[in-house]
Amino acid sequence: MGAYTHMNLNGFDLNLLRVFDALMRERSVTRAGDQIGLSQPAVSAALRRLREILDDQLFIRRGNDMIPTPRALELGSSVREALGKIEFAFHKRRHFDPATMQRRFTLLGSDVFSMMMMPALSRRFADEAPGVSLQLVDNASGTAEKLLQEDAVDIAIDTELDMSDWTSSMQLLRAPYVAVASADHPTIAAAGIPSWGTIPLDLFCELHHAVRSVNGMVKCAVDTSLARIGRKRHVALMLPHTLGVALATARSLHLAIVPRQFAELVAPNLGLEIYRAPVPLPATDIKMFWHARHDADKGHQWLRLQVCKVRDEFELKMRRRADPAVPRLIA
DNA sequence: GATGACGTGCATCTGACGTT
DNA sequence: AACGTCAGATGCACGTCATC
Repeated sequence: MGAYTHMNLNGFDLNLLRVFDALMRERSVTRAGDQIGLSQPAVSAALRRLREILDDQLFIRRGNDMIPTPRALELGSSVREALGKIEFAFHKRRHFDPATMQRRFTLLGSDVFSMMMMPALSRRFADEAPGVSLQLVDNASGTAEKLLQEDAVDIAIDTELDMSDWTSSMQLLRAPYVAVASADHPTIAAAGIPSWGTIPLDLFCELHHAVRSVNGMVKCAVDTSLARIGRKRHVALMLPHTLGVALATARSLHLAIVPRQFAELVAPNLGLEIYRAPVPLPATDIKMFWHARHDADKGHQWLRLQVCKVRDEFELKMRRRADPAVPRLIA
Protein backbone atom coordinates (compact mmCIF):
# COMPACT_ATOMS: atom_id res chain seq x y z
CA MET A 1 0.00 0.00 0.00
CA GLY A 2 2.79 2.36 0.95
CA ALA A 3 4.39 1.99 -2.47
CA TYR A 4 1.26 3.37 -4.13
CA THR A 5 0.91 6.30 -1.81
CA HIS A 6 3.63 8.21 -3.63
CA MET A 7 3.11 6.69 -7.08
CA ASN A 8 3.59 9.43 -9.67
CA LEU A 9 0.60 9.38 -12.01
CA ASN A 10 2.11 12.00 -14.31
CA GLY A 11 2.18 10.47 -17.74
CA PHE A 12 0.28 7.38 -16.63
CA ASP A 13 -2.27 6.54 -19.30
CA LEU A 14 -5.50 5.78 -17.47
CA ASN A 15 -6.68 3.88 -20.56
CA LEU A 16 -4.28 1.18 -19.42
CA LEU A 17 -6.69 0.53 -16.55
CA ARG A 18 -9.46 -0.19 -19.06
CA VAL A 19 -7.17 -2.64 -20.79
CA PHE A 20 -6.27 -4.24 -17.48
CA ASP A 21 -9.93 -4.48 -16.48
CA ALA A 22 -10.90 -6.01 -19.82
CA LEU A 23 -8.07 -8.55 -19.50
CA MET A 24 -9.24 -9.46 -16.00
CA ARG A 25 -12.71 -10.07 -17.35
CA GLU A 26 -11.91 -11.80 -20.62
CA ARG A 27 -8.64 -13.59 -19.82
CA SER A 28 -7.76 -13.08 -23.47
CA VAL A 29 -5.86 -10.32 -25.27
CA THR A 30 -7.99 -10.63 -28.42
CA ARG A 31 -11.33 -10.66 -26.61
CA ALA A 32 -10.22 -7.84 -24.29
CA GLY A 33 -9.45 -5.80 -27.41
CA ASP A 34 -12.85 -6.61 -28.90
CA GLN A 35 -14.52 -5.50 -25.71
CA ILE A 36 -12.87 -2.09 -25.50
CA GLY A 37 -12.48 -1.38 -29.21
CA LEU A 38 -8.76 -2.00 -29.62
CA SER A 39 -6.86 -4.36 -31.83
CA GLN A 40 -5.04 -7.32 -30.40
CA PRO A 41 -1.58 -5.74 -30.97
CA ALA A 42 -2.73 -2.57 -29.24
CA VAL A 43 -3.85 -4.57 -26.21
CA SER A 44 -0.64 -6.55 -26.30
CA ALA A 45 1.37 -3.31 -26.37
CA ALA A 46 -0.74 -1.85 -23.56
CA LEU A 47 -0.13 -5.00 -21.53
CA ARG A 48 3.61 -4.64 -22.17
CA ARG A 49 3.52 -1.07 -20.87
CA LEU A 50 1.52 -2.13 -17.82
CA ARG A 51 4.05 -4.87 -17.14
CA GLU A 52 6.87 -2.37 -17.27
CA ILE A 53 5.08 0.17 -15.07
CA LEU A 54 3.99 -2.37 -12.45
CA ASP A 55 7.07 -4.56 -12.77
CA ASP A 56 4.94 -7.68 -12.85
CA GLN A 57 3.90 -10.10 -15.58
CA LEU A 58 0.23 -9.50 -14.54
CA PHE A 59 -1.04 -12.26 -16.87
CA ILE A 60 0.71 -15.50 -17.68
CA ARG A 61 -0.28 -17.37 -20.76
CA ARG A 62 -1.49 -20.93 -20.32
CA GLY A 63 -2.80 -22.35 -23.54
CA ASN A 64 -5.59 -20.10 -24.70
CA ASP A 65 -6.01 -18.60 -21.29
CA MET A 66 -4.26 -15.63 -19.69
CA ILE A 67 -3.92 -16.44 -16.01
CA PRO A 68 -3.71 -13.41 -13.69
CA THR A 69 -0.75 -13.28 -11.31
CA PRO A 70 -1.32 -12.69 -7.59
CA ARG A 71 -0.46 -9.03 -8.21
CA ALA A 72 -3.12 -8.77 -10.91
CA LEU A 73 -5.67 -10.45 -8.66
CA GLU A 74 -4.74 -8.04 -5.90
CA LEU A 75 -5.27 -5.07 -8.22
CA GLY A 76 -8.36 -6.42 -9.96
CA SER A 77 -11.09 -5.38 -7.55
CA SER A 78 -9.54 -1.96 -6.86
CA VAL A 79 -9.26 -1.17 -10.55
CA ARG A 80 -12.85 -2.33 -11.19
CA GLU A 81 -14.09 -0.23 -8.30
CA ALA A 82 -12.19 2.83 -9.53
CA LEU A 83 -13.48 2.41 -13.09
CA GLY A 84 -16.99 1.89 -11.77
CA LYS A 85 -16.80 5.18 -9.89
CA ILE A 86 -15.51 6.98 -12.97
CA GLU A 87 -18.25 5.46 -15.15
CA PHE A 88 -20.77 6.38 -12.50
CA ALA A 89 -19.48 9.96 -12.33
CA PHE A 90 -19.78 10.31 -16.11
CA HIS A 91 -23.08 8.60 -16.61
CA LYS A 92 -25.13 9.20 -13.48
CA ARG A 93 -28.34 11.04 -13.94
CA ARG A 94 -28.84 14.00 -11.67
CA HIS A 95 -32.25 12.92 -10.48
CA PHE A 96 -32.82 9.19 -10.57
CA ASP A 97 -36.55 8.51 -10.31
CA PRO A 98 -37.81 4.92 -10.15
CA ALA A 99 -41.30 6.17 -11.00
CA THR A 100 -40.17 7.01 -14.54
CA MET A 101 -37.83 4.05 -15.05
CA GLN A 102 -38.71 1.89 -18.05
CA ARG A 103 -36.89 -1.36 -17.67
CA ARG A 104 -37.16 -5.08 -17.23
CA PHE A 105 -35.28 -6.85 -14.46
CA THR A 106 -34.62 -10.55 -14.58
CA LEU A 107 -33.86 -12.38 -11.35
CA LEU A 108 -32.65 -15.90 -10.98
CA GLY A 109 -33.78 -17.79 -7.92
CA SER A 110 -35.43 -20.87 -6.54
CA ASP A 111 -39.13 -21.40 -5.93
CA VAL A 112 -38.34 -20.79 -2.25
CA PHE A 113 -37.14 -17.29 -3.08
CA SER A 114 -40.14 -16.86 -5.36
CA MET A 115 -42.59 -17.62 -2.56
CA MET A 116 -40.77 -15.71 0.13
CA MET A 117 -39.88 -12.54 -1.72
CA MET A 118 -41.54 -12.11 -5.08
CA PRO A 119 -45.07 -11.15 -3.96
CA ALA A 120 -43.75 -8.30 -1.79
CA LEU A 121 -41.19 -7.32 -4.41
CA SER A 122 -43.82 -7.17 -7.10
CA ARG A 123 -46.04 -4.99 -4.88
CA ARG A 124 -43.17 -2.61 -4.28
CA PHE A 125 -42.46 -2.33 -7.98
CA ALA A 126 -46.11 -1.76 -8.80
CA ASP A 127 -46.23 1.08 -6.26
CA GLU A 128 -42.89 2.74 -6.88
CA ALA A 129 -41.71 1.74 -10.36
CA PRO A 130 -44.76 0.93 -12.48
CA GLY A 131 -42.73 1.09 -15.68
CA VAL A 132 -40.55 -1.82 -14.59
CA SER A 133 -41.38 -5.44 -15.27
CA LEU A 134 -39.98 -8.29 -13.23
CA GLN A 135 -39.12 -11.78 -14.35
CA LEU A 136 -37.94 -14.62 -12.15
CA VAL A 137 -36.18 -17.51 -13.85
CA ASP A 138 -35.60 -20.85 -12.18
CA ASN A 139 -32.07 -21.55 -11.02
CA ALA A 140 -32.28 -25.29 -11.51
CA SER A 141 -29.92 -25.15 -14.48
CA GLY A 142 -26.94 -24.24 -12.33
CA THR A 143 -25.66 -21.69 -14.85
CA ALA A 144 -25.98 -18.55 -12.73
CA GLU A 145 -22.47 -17.33 -13.52
CA LYS A 146 -22.91 -17.72 -17.27
CA LEU A 147 -26.27 -15.95 -17.23
CA LEU A 148 -24.84 -13.08 -15.20
CA GLN A 149 -21.94 -12.69 -17.58
CA GLU A 150 -24.24 -12.70 -20.60
CA ASP A 151 -26.49 -10.16 -18.87
CA ALA A 152 -29.35 -12.63 -19.26
CA VAL A 153 -30.13 -12.10 -15.58
CA ASP A 154 -29.60 -9.01 -13.45
CA ILE A 155 -29.41 -10.70 -10.09
CA ALA A 156 -28.87 -14.30 -9.04
CA ILE A 157 -30.07 -15.43 -5.63
CA ASP A 158 -28.26 -18.56 -4.65
CA THR A 159 -26.22 -20.30 -2.02
CA GLU A 160 -22.54 -19.55 -1.67
CA LEU A 161 -21.18 -20.14 -5.16
CA ASP A 162 -17.63 -20.26 -6.42
CA MET A 163 -18.13 -17.17 -8.55
CA SER A 164 -15.61 -15.32 -10.68
CA ASP A 165 -14.09 -12.13 -9.37
CA TRP A 166 -16.12 -10.00 -11.79
CA THR A 167 -19.20 -10.69 -9.69
CA SER A 168 -20.30 -8.56 -6.80
CA SER A 169 -22.33 -10.09 -4.01
CA MET A 170 -23.93 -9.48 -0.68
CA GLN A 171 -25.30 -11.68 2.05
CA LEU A 172 -29.08 -11.90 1.88
CA LEU A 173 -30.31 -14.64 4.17
CA ARG A 174 -29.05 -17.29 6.47
CA ALA A 175 -31.21 -20.36 6.01
CA PRO A 176 -31.25 -22.91 8.83
CA TYR A 177 -32.97 -26.20 8.11
CA VAL A 178 -35.85 -27.96 9.80
CA ALA A 179 -37.78 -31.15 9.26
CA VAL A 180 -41.40 -31.08 8.15
CA ALA A 181 -44.04 -33.79 8.03
CA SER A 182 -47.79 -33.98 7.70
CA ALA A 183 -49.48 -32.54 10.81
CA ASP A 184 -51.43 -35.78 11.22
CA HIS A 185 -48.53 -38.12 10.57
CA PRO A 186 -49.53 -41.24 12.56
CA THR A 187 -46.02 -42.47 13.41
CA ILE A 188 -44.83 -39.11 14.66
CA ALA A 189 -48.10 -38.63 16.59
CA ALA A 190 -47.72 -42.08 18.16
CA ALA A 191 -44.20 -41.15 19.26
CA GLY A 192 -45.65 -38.10 21.02
CA ILE A 193 -43.31 -35.60 19.36
CA PRO A 194 -44.59 -32.04 19.75
CA SER A 195 -44.31 -29.28 17.18
CA TRP A 196 -40.66 -28.09 17.09
CA GLY A 197 -39.70 -31.25 18.98
CA THR A 198 -36.73 -33.32 17.93
CA ILE A 199 -37.43 -36.43 15.91
CA PRO A 200 -35.49 -39.36 17.43
CA LEU A 201 -32.59 -40.58 15.31
CA ASP A 202 -33.99 -44.08 14.72
CA LEU A 203 -37.36 -42.74 13.61
CA PHE A 204 -35.66 -40.09 11.46
CA CYS A 205 -33.79 -42.81 9.59
CA GLU A 206 -36.80 -45.16 9.35
CA LEU A 207 -39.15 -42.60 7.79
CA HIS A 208 -39.13 -42.13 4.03
CA HIS A 209 -37.69 -38.77 2.98
CA ALA A 210 -38.69 -36.45 0.17
CA VAL A 211 -35.86 -34.24 -1.09
CA ARG A 212 -35.29 -31.50 -3.62
CA SER A 213 -32.88 -32.57 -6.33
CA VAL A 214 -32.59 -31.07 -9.79
CA ASN A 215 -30.30 -33.73 -11.20
CA GLY A 216 -31.06 -36.87 -9.25
CA MET A 217 -28.08 -36.36 -6.96
CA VAL A 218 -28.67 -36.15 -3.23
CA LYS A 219 -25.88 -34.49 -1.31
CA CYS A 220 -27.21 -32.57 1.66
CA ALA A 221 -25.74 -31.57 4.99
CA VAL A 222 -28.16 -33.97 6.68
CA ASP A 223 -26.64 -36.93 4.83
CA THR A 224 -23.14 -35.80 5.77
CA SER A 225 -24.15 -35.48 9.41
CA LEU A 226 -25.79 -38.91 9.38
CA ALA A 227 -22.79 -40.50 7.67
CA ARG A 228 -20.55 -39.09 10.38
CA ILE A 229 -22.34 -41.21 12.96
CA GLY A 230 -22.65 -44.22 10.69
CA ARG A 231 -26.32 -43.74 9.82
CA LYS A 232 -28.23 -43.00 6.65
CA ARG A 233 -31.76 -42.01 5.70
CA HIS A 234 -34.01 -43.51 3.08
CA VAL A 235 -34.75 -41.08 0.25
CA ALA A 236 -37.99 -42.21 -1.31
CA LEU A 237 -38.85 -39.20 -3.46
CA MET A 238 -36.85 -36.61 -5.36
CA LEU A 239 -38.48 -33.53 -6.87
CA PRO A 240 -36.93 -30.53 -8.60
CA HIS A 241 -38.68 -27.88 -6.48
CA THR A 242 -38.92 -27.34 -2.75
CA LEU A 243 -42.60 -26.47 -2.98
CA GLY A 244 -43.22 -29.80 -4.70
CA VAL A 245 -41.37 -31.53 -1.89
CA ALA A 246 -43.51 -29.71 0.70
CA LEU A 247 -46.76 -30.58 -1.07
CA ALA A 248 -45.79 -34.21 -1.46
CA THR A 249 -44.77 -34.37 2.20
CA ALA A 250 -48.07 -32.86 3.33
CA ARG A 251 -50.00 -35.53 1.46
CA SER A 252 -47.88 -38.55 2.36
CA LEU A 253 -46.02 -40.16 5.23
CA HIS A 254 -42.73 -38.67 4.08
CA LEU A 255 -40.42 -36.41 6.01
CA ALA A 256 -38.55 -33.51 4.37
CA ILE A 257 -35.71 -31.20 5.29
CA VAL A 258 -36.39 -27.66 4.06
CA PRO A 259 -35.22 -24.11 4.81
CA ARG A 260 -36.80 -22.92 8.00
CA GLN A 261 -38.17 -19.66 6.63
CA PHE A 262 -39.88 -21.60 3.87
CA ALA A 263 -41.28 -24.14 6.35
CA GLU A 264 -42.71 -21.41 8.56
CA LEU A 265 -44.28 -19.75 5.53
CA VAL A 266 -46.02 -22.80 4.06
CA ALA A 267 -46.59 -25.11 7.03
CA PRO A 268 -49.89 -23.56 8.23
CA ASN A 269 -51.42 -23.60 4.74
CA LEU A 270 -50.25 -27.06 3.73
CA GLY A 271 -51.01 -28.82 7.00
CA LEU A 272 -47.37 -29.45 7.81
CA GLU A 273 -45.78 -29.61 11.23
CA ILE A 274 -42.23 -28.41 11.89
CA TYR A 275 -39.71 -30.52 13.81
CA ARG A 276 -36.05 -30.48 14.59
CA ALA A 277 -33.69 -33.03 13.07
CA PRO A 278 -31.71 -35.31 15.41
CA VAL A 279 -28.39 -34.33 13.77
CA PRO A 280 -26.84 -30.89 13.35
CA LEU A 281 -27.87 -29.15 10.12
CA PRO A 282 -25.55 -26.24 9.31
CA ALA A 283 -27.40 -23.19 7.98
CA THR A 284 -26.86 -22.18 4.37
CA ASP A 285 -25.91 -18.64 3.41
CA ILE A 286 -28.07 -17.26 0.62
CA LYS A 287 -26.40 -14.47 -1.30
CA MET A 288 -27.34 -12.01 -3.99
CA PHE A 289 -24.91 -11.98 -6.93
CA TRP A 290 -24.67 -9.52 -9.80
CA HIS A 291 -22.15 -8.53 -12.45
CA ALA A 292 -19.74 -5.85 -11.23
CA ARG A 293 -20.54 -3.84 -14.34
CA HIS A 294 -23.82 -2.95 -12.62
CA ASP A 295 -22.20 -1.77 -9.39
CA ALA A 296 -22.78 1.88 -10.24
CA ASP A 297 -25.99 1.45 -12.25
CA LYS A 298 -28.64 3.54 -10.47
CA GLY A 299 -31.54 1.35 -11.57
CA HIS A 300 -29.70 -1.78 -10.55
CA GLN A 301 -28.79 -0.24 -7.21
CA TRP A 302 -32.44 0.52 -6.66
CA LEU A 303 -33.39 -3.08 -7.51
CA ARG A 304 -30.84 -4.41 -5.01
CA LEU A 305 -32.14 -2.04 -2.36
CA GLN A 306 -35.71 -3.25 -2.92
CA VAL A 307 -34.62 -6.88 -2.54
CA CYS A 308 -32.94 -5.99 0.76
CA LYS A 309 -36.00 -4.10 1.97
CA VAL A 310 -38.28 -7.02 1.13
CA ARG A 311 -35.85 -9.33 2.90
CA ASP A 312 -35.99 -7.08 5.99
CA GLU A 313 -39.80 -6.99 5.92
CA PHE A 314 -39.91 -10.77 5.58
CA GLU A 315 -37.51 -11.20 8.47
CA LEU A 316 -39.58 -8.91 10.65
CA LYS A 317 -42.80 -10.70 9.80
CA MET A 318 -41.33 -14.11 10.56
CA ARG A 319 -39.77 -12.92 13.83
CA ARG A 320 -43.16 -11.63 14.97
CA ARG A 321 -44.63 -15.04 14.29
CA ALA A 322 -41.77 -17.00 15.78
CA ASP A 323 -41.11 -18.30 19.21
CA PRO A 324 -39.00 -15.70 21.06
CA ALA A 325 -36.42 -18.38 21.72
CA VAL A 326 -35.91 -18.83 18.01
CA PRO A 327 -32.64 -17.30 16.76
CA ARG A 328 -32.50 -14.57 14.11
CA LEU A 329 -32.96 -15.70 10.54
CA ILE A 330 -30.62 -13.15 9.04
CA ALA A 331 -26.90 -13.32 9.64
C1' DG B 1 7.65 20.33 -40.81
C1' DA B 2 9.84 17.31 -37.40
C1' DT B 3 9.07 14.47 -33.78
C1' DG B 4 7.07 11.25 -30.66
C1' DA B 5 3.30 8.52 -29.04
C1' DC B 6 0.12 5.41 -30.23
C1' DG B 7 -2.90 3.38 -33.33
C1' DT B 8 -3.73 -0.18 -37.41
C1' DG B 9 -2.85 -4.11 -40.52
C1' DC B 10 -0.03 -7.65 -41.73
C1' DA B 11 3.41 -11.29 -41.39
C1' DT B 12 5.81 -14.36 -38.70
C1' DC B 13 7.19 -16.91 -34.74
C1' DT B 14 6.06 -19.54 -30.72
C1' DG B 15 3.73 -22.49 -27.54
C1' DA B 16 -0.31 -25.00 -25.97
C1' DC B 17 -3.60 -28.17 -27.07
C1' DG B 18 -6.49 -31.47 -29.52
C1' DT B 19 -6.79 -34.88 -33.09
C1' DT B 20 -5.19 -38.56 -35.84
C1' DA C 1 4.91 -38.33 -33.02
C1' DA C 2 3.08 -35.48 -36.54
C1' DC C 3 -0.03 -32.26 -37.74
C1' DG C 4 -3.43 -28.52 -37.63
C1' DT C 5 -5.52 -24.93 -35.06
C1' DC C 6 -5.68 -21.22 -32.03
C1' DA C 7 -4.04 -17.27 -29.76
C1' DG C 8 -0.36 -14.24 -27.86
C1' DA C 9 4.09 -11.82 -28.83
C1' DT C 10 6.81 -9.26 -31.74
C1' DG C 11 8.47 -6.54 -35.60
C1' DC C 12 7.63 -3.71 -39.46
C1' DA C 13 5.51 -0.11 -42.31
C1' DC C 14 2.46 3.30 -42.23
C1' DG C 15 -1.32 6.65 -40.62
C1' DT C 16 -3.09 10.05 -37.26
C1' DC C 17 -2.69 13.38 -33.89
C1' DA C 18 -0.66 16.60 -30.61
C1' DT C 19 3.17 19.21 -29.53
C1' DC C 20 7.16 21.90 -30.31
